[in-house]
Amino acid sequence: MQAMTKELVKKRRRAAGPAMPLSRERIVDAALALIDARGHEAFSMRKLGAELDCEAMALYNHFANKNLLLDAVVDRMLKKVVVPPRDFGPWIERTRAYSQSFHALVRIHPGAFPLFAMRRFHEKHGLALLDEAFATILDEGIEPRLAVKLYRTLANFLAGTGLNELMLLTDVATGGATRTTAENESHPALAAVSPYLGPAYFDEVFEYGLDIILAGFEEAVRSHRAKSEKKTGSQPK
Amino acid sequence: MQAMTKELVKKRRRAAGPAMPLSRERIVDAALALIDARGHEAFSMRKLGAELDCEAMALYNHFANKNLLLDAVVDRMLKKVVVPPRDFGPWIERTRAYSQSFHALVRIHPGAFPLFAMRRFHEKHGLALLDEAFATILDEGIEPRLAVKLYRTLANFLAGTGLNELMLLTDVATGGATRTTAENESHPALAAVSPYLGPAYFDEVFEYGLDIILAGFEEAVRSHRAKSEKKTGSQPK
DNA sequence: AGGCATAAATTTACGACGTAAACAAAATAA
DNA sequence: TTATTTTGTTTACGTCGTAAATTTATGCCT
Repeated sequence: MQAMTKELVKKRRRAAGPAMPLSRERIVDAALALIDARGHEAFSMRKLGAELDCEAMALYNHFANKNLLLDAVVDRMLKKVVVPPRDFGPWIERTRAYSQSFHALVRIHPGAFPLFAMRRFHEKHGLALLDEAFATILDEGIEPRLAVKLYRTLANFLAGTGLNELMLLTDVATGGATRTTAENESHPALAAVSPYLGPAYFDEVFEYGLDIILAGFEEAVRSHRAKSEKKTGSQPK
Repeated sequence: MQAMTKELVKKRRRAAGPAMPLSRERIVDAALALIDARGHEAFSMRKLGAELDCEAMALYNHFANKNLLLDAVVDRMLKKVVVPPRDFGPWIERTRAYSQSFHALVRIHPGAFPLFAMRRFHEKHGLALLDEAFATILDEGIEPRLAVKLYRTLANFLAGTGLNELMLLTDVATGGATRTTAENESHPALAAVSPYLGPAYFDEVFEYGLDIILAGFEEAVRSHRAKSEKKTGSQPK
């Protein structure tokens, strides 16, 4: 009887939740949910353990450390970004499509999106996305060196825009939107412009910026092709 | 004599450094230096205290908490960004100039630059910079709503580019540049392009992206003016 | 000069963090 | 079965931000 009691006590180690066995997938999903719910600053291995009904240290059987877990969370988000196939339409429209797909992450995962500023894309889906994005450009016959300039302009705009929207959102949440009269008087341009900084204009701002950059893409191929023709004497396709 | 000994012992509390009295300025300068030297992740109030030969808690007489101190560090960096006066040249060139001035921060303060992704510009120099940047656009007769779209496109590109350069740098530092053959085979586009991702091309990439966005600025005013003329029948200046 | 409010710095303490190390239990292979 | 590997827990260490209480220094008023 003593033995039995002890056994029950020990067995109580695991008692809740349907999918008991810990796995990388289950951990990453829970981490993403937790980060979205409470923000990446409040995230900790201990809290994630509590969410999964295990001790924090159990997570270290699946991820060597917290940063690698965060990398997996980043990659989990990137899995949702879709690069349309070639028959979707012109390359510019395919580029626009995956840009919008990426930008959608900031609305789906507002808490976790800032991880893009702290961790890199060096896991499966991140690398695949990068490869597809570059392929979309290279397939137009653009040289790698120019492709880098184009892609990074776009990618940096996308990352910056996501982060900025989240910052403006917390501005609104913390009452930063209601500016002091004194602030308005000393910063007239900022005051004139502030009505349009709110979330209501986020989509408009994003699409406008994307248009600017994609116009740059088109102009780039135009002059790039012009140069190639001059050299080879061939016709544009 | 006992009293004197005790006094000396107590007085030893402060003994080093030339500018002994703590001040917001001295604290912020030391914090910026420390963050640049060791990275913002390694930064702590205790280490900053050690650097300034005081206890961590002494800093709380000048900053209510760590985040407000980081805000001040951000503002300290922004103080260095210069917006040229109107007689510097055309508004596009003035915009280019402050963009380059901002981008220079990523080289001057590689450790502290990522703070721009975590803290906002709501202190003195940050607000002043925002105001001047918007004024540069508004002074061309552009409406506030369009000005927001233009400025945020530029600002988000600038923030994203800085962060991305730093990430690529740590990639190089941690040997991420030397890609596996397997990785190259499964990601051919990425492999083709990777020679141009290194720091040697940072300036070229940045200037190219800036050109794209400033071309968008010029195109925006062109069509904006065209609309205004149609409405008012007036001539362009 | 002496006393007194105010400001500046220290000390101590609390709860949370990431994670190393040692251990126990469970699943799997032999 | 027993041996091995995997998975989880426990305990512990050093670090973090910062609240509270305390001591020390500074400037002001007679």
